[in-house]
Amino acid sequence: MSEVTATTAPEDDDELRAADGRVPGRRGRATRQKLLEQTADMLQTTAFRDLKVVDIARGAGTSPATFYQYFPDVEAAILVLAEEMAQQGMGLSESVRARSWKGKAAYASSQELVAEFLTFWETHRALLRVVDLATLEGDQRFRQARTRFQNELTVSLSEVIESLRKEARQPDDLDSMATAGVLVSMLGQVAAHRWGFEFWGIRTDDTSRSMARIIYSAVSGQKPPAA
Amino acid sequence: MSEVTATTAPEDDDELRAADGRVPGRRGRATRQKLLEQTADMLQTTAFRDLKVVDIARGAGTSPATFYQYFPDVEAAILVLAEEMAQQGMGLSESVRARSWKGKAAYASSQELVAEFLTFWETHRALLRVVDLATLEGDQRFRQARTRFQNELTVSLSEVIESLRKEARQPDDLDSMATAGVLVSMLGQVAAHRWGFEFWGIRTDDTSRSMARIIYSAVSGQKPPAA
DNA sequence: ATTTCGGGCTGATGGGTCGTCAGCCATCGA
DNA sequence: TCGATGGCTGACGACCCATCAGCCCGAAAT
Repeated sequence: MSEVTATTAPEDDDELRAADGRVPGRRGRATRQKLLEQTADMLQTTAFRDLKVVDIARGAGTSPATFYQYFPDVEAAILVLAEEMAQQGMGLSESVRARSWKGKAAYASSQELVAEFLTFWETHRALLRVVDLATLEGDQRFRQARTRFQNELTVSLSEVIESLRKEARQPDDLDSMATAGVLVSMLGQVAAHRWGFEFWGIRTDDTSRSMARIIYSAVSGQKPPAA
Repeated sequence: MSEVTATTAPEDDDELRAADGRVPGRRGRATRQKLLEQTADMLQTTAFRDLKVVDIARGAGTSPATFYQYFPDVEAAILVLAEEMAQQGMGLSESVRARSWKGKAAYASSQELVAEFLTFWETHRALLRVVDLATLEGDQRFRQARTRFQNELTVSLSEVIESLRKEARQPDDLDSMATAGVLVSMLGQVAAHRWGFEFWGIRTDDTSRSMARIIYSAVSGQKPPAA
């Protein structure tokens, strides 16, 4: 009858919880981790929509019911992986802030930004594809994660644009966030469809160079280098 | 709209066929059309993944089994709609070719291209979202339709770039298809996430202007107008 | 060492969707 | 009027999802 005792008071509500409200112990957290890893592995080879809970659970050496104890659905598990990745993605923004965008150095910085972005995308391509997908499908959880990551980069780029506003002689009413957002969108879309480009005989090198020139122009307001 | 006397043998193999190999008559084609319209209607209000065959069939005043007589699956029906839309999309390429890209006129042309593209996207947003989605999911049929449409625009833009190569003083080895592809990607991605931008307080006007300037710079090689 | 107890796990199951097929209905030419 | 062929559908088997009652197990308590 007496359900509430002093020992069961949920004082820490940000604590990790299982589906039934229990606080997982060591063993449980290990299982949860194994499920996450298995999900990440399968994502490398299996299309998002073909990911079956039963397969993930089986691959992790457990049963579907166990999966549901730690995640409400497959997307929730992927979301955890996405948040981890987004954390790493912050490094791109820091990189943008650390570089020099004065004078000629800006072109090199543009090139490096493109290269870093494409590398990051390639490293996490499976996850990023799912994030884009779920966002397009209207999933708010993923939209938020995606936005948080992209916005970080957008803000740092817009700060660069803002700091060069005078040198670039841009109109006072030009919105630096808009420009930065457009550039980040460009990077994201091209990275996502990189192989589509190559299918049409367009080399990644050429694509990268085009983007670097575009970024350089948009940021510095200067004509890109002739060679 | 050419009427072939329907009594003859199936000599034309590109003729429309039902699932069982029959050649649909008047009544059948009307039903097929009704199913297509119903699909288009539902797409306006229902997420792609939530489109049930039974709902489409019911809405068209028929049964699921009938739907399968004319389309192997929901995606096939949407694909038909997408091809129709892609046909309309060719107008964008023609528009690009028709405009003047010499001197100052190029900036106005850039602005108009952006406006036209965004308008087109808004008009067909439900369909285009599904096309993007299915392509991301790896559906080859949709990838092809998407590519055909985008590539048309890319080629026309690359021709413009090519024709201005000397005036723009661009490096000889700069790939105009790569640049054009990047620009089209940018347009597509921004159009798709337009409302995401607005959520962050970025006005569509500002976004459009940023894109117009970027396109102008990339095409003409000139600094965009100060005002 | 034994008991106890709660976290951890799963087999079995009900609900739901999908695509198909055998067979009924409608239309039209003869 | 009467086939004959195109058009349509009810019913069905196969499959996947998510859940829950109940068993297992290890560690703390005695």
